[in-house]
Amino acid sequence: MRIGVLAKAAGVSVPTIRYYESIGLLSAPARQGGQRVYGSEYVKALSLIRHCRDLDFSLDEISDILASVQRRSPCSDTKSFAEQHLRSIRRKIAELRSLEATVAALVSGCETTCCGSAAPDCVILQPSQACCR
Amino acid sequence: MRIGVLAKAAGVSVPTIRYYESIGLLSAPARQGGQRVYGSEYVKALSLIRHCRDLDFSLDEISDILASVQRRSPCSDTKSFAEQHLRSIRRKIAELRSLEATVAALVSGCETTCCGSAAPDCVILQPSQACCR
DNA sequence: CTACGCCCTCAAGCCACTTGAGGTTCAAGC
DNA sequence: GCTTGAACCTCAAGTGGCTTGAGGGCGTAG
Repeated sequence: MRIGVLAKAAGVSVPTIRYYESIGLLSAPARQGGQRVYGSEYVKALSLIRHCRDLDFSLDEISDILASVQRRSPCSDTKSFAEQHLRSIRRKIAELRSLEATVAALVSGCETTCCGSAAPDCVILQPSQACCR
Repeated sequence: MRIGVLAKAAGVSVPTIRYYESIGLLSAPARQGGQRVYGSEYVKALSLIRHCRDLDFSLDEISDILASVQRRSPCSDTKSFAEQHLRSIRRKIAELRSLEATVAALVSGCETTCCGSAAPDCVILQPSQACCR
């Protein structure tokens, strides 16, 4: 099949497939008249990549996952990739929740104390608040 | 003051200051012998930028915020920037929470059904699950 | 006058693509 | 056989918010 057909079958864009090939994530297929021709195994491989991207794994992580799939590593390896990923998702959620609390506090601080002052004096923009990255 | 002093005073790196100048976020200061010389007003401006970055505003948003500060717009404008930002933070949290639930479900699915099979057959990697961006 | 620290510019790298320019191949219809 | 149009090709640049590095200039203290 040609690249456009593969793209639809796996649910990714054509340039993305070429990009994955260029970085070595997807192997280079055969060519006919300069055009890429894919076998059905590519649908599987690319669908797996897309599935992992849907789960927000990075391409580096996906590269490791693909290697473990090809090695037919035990499933526990896959699980540990997922667990590590889950921890990083939870870390991000915690960071965002803390940010949410900070911003929400500033907004309500503005409502109660600013009383329509000018922007330069708004409590939201005062750097004195404790916010360290 | 020179760029290194400003950087310490405002808590940002020297290249970051030059970067902000290059994209027009910070105005170009006077020069002496080719070197940038800053007045104390730059500490204020840069600290404000840093404060907004700490709150995870984008540089585009910060540019709008700085404009409203210079215009001495009413504080309600600032608040509406913050509220919009808060909504986008909450949207991201919701996305991450849904992702967290998906990945957590896959991990426990693996624990209960995979029983140590090989990676290609692990439930975590099966694209059949409903996961659409 | 030398050594050192700070400053300068410009370019490239990060991530995961997308977009665009400019050209080639393929399949269908006449 | 010829034309048209879609799909394909490569290569380069853009996105965001910086960081890192190369290769050099300036200022001052000893």
